[in-house]
Amino acid sequence: MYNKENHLTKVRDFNLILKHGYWVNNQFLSLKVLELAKNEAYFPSTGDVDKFKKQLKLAVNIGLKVSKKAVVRNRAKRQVVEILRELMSRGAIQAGYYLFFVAKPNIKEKSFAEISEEVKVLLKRAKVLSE
RNA sequence: UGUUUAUAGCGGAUGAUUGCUCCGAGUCAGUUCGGGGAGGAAAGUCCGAACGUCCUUCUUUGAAAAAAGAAAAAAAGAUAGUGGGUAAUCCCCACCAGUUUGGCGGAAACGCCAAGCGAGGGAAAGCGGCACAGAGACUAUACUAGUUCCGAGCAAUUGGAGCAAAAGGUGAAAAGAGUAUGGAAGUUCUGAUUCUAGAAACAGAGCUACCAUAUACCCAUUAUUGUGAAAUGAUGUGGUGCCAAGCCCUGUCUGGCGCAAGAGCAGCCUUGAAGUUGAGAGAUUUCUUGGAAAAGUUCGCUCGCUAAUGAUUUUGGCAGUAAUGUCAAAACUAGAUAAAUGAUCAUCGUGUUAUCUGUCAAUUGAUAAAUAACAUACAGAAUUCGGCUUAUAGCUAUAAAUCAAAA
RNA sequence: GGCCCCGUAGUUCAAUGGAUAGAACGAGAACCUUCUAAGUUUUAGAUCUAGGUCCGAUUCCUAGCGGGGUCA
Repeated sequence: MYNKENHLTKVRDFNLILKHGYWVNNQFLSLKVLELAKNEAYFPSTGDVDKFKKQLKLAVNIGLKVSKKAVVRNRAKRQVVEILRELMSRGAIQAGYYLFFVAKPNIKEKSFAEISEEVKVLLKRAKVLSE
């Protein structure tokens, strides 16, 4: 897993991205992006605004529709998270974004290499990837 | 040797690169070092407990607030052969009644042996139900055939009131209920005889209410054996359909809610009827406004929480048929929170199939090595334990059944 | 994670333990029509699954499977 600082955990933040973010879709993954610099109007009243702008928070959602077995869901999630962690450790993802990945049911048949390609395509389309 | 079933156990290993989390130690914030890190079902949430909290009643202490301890009745729910185990249970162990299958004996009822099942109190407290069929399904009953009495009719025949459940037939079940021997009112059939010609008595055969004797079941009383459920006997002017996983009765058990329980910390917003307090206005009880407290709402963090000393784990001894108990020694064993315990790759192991080679038997089978392909299960802790249930590739052990091949 | 509720034709619902499990809408086929619609006739159910109680189970009991709700 990546660091705890980059977890998207609070209900407030989820509401923020779900209301004001936009979708990027592909075959077996979807991505919702919120560019923080363009949405200052909706920030919480307390806290430092500049510091808030430089955050990078991620979340991955594998719903019950993907599979009823916890083992299958956990494995898919670990694979996605591992790809993101590798990209972040190289500094390939720009700061200042909230990212929210949602899996579709056919992800369980895909290999690690296929998922890796899919994630990169999505990030490129969202213009978050800095390479 | 194989196959199937049941029970018990195991249920991948090593390395490389790169990560997450908890604990400890340093450093003084960049991180570094050391150690720990999923299961037999972690699952389903079907039961039971620990633990927490709330409520009712009572007792004690106390000025009070409160604290500590204990628990009844009603209702509702659960449970049900006996004995034992346990913290407790709808769990576990042993046994009993009953029952299924197979074998043996017997004319049959039934008895014996082996294996399996075994939610099994009360139907002589009451209510309710028993479709269809059938005369009748619990206040027994009369369709056919039979028979007695009173009638109608010339007669054939027919109306009413009884008797009779032994025959026919129905049904899952027919008035507790078989079997053997003997008798038997009655009834059916056959035979020949008699006469008033459709009846009588006679003979034989069949069925049978009922009676006697013997035997098996149930019930009541009673004797012996067993801790007990029960078993084996004796006695009797004894004989009551089935269903309580229908209501119900009887005995026993259970107060409710569940770690999202519960405790604490800090903040945002709203309300402000009545009461309290400050200020102001009016002027003696009205209005305006602020605060505290309270109520509601929303969003977080910490504790509970797991490094633990226990219904703990492992090994061994002893007691017990067993479940289990007890003694001794050693060990301390995950703790996350949109939720860690991983990701990628390589090599090996295990199983199946195929190919090739060697050996033994000589169609073909067994075995050993090599190569290739495929497979390598079910499944992821969330307060903690004890059970139950369900899922599970492959391997090992034990037991039983079974067929095939060889000797 | 805890606690509740519900499963009957394709869909929405019935059925007191007792025929062959019904109704409406829908679907298929045929008739009617020049064709379509409407109309008429007709066809098709593993009562979620598996055990048990009972002479007999959609109904009663037990276990599983699936679906839904709710609690800070």
